[in-house]
Amino acid sequence: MRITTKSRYATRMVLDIALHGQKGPVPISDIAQRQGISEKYLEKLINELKKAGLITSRRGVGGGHALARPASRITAGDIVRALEKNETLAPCSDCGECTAAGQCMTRGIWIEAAQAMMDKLDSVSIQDLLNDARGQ
Amino acid sequence: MRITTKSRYATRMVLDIALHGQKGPVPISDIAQRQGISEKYLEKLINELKKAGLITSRRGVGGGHALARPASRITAGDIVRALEKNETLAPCSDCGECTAAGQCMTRGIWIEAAQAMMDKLDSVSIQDLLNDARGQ
DNA sequence: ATTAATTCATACCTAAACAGTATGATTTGA
DNA sequence: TCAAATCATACTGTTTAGGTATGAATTAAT
Repeated sequence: MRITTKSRYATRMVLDIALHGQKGPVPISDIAQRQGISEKYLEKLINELKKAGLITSRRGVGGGHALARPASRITAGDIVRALEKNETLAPCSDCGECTAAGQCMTRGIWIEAAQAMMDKLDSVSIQDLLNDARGQ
Repeated sequence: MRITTKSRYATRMVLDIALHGQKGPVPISDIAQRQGISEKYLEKLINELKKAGLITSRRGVGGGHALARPASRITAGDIVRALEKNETLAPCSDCGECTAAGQCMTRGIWIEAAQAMMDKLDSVSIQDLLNDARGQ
């Protein structure tokens, strides 16, 4: 169960697209420059966001990336789920192998802890972050 | 921000000690056998629990490990804090270096997410796990 | 049609951390 | 003295995060 810079970079990227995408798709190079993150690395991350259906892209000159749905309908939780492997978020998937010696006696709390975290992340949309940003 | 097998192993270990420690300190070898985890690895983990003041030990024949305080006053959160590096639980420590380009615009949510997780873990004591175990 | 801007695809690299092992010194009760 | 145990230190293998490199495919503008 973990959240790494992948999720954090990706969230900043999505927020950047939300902020600068009014006049058309936003190229990776712009995001990389504004955010100070490697262009190639962002390409890799955005690929995961595309697979998860959060971002749409257009190739060629004038191309770039855009949100696949309104900022109010993309949550931080969506982004985390897209970037982090499931395994790392749920330590044990009820495999039935660990009935002995209390191995599963503690299992519930890790699932509950992960759930508490995801609930919090699902309660925050990109629109909320936009509002925060503009409110400052 | 992460929780690894270290925390999960350590929690099982503490629970094992709580369950089997009524008649004196519990040796690592017993725990390792019951839990099916490497003896030497558990030694390493318990060292962290000792440093955190959760466990006390006695050397020599008849020695072993015991809870440093009642099971009701040791939480899963205590164990996690003892085992995982702080850095991995709090992604950014308000260093003041990242004022530009929305780097900090998203910071709050990671701190809140980590807090939600730790709140949940702090709400569960070893005694609670013991009760669950005996209730089954 | 060519060019330049862009995404898309693949493969590779490095450092750090997890997870585990090995060896042996030290303490202590019987 | 012996054996059971913790304590200390160092080493190893594997995975992953984080990042780089190269180049192909697509597209708008000239």
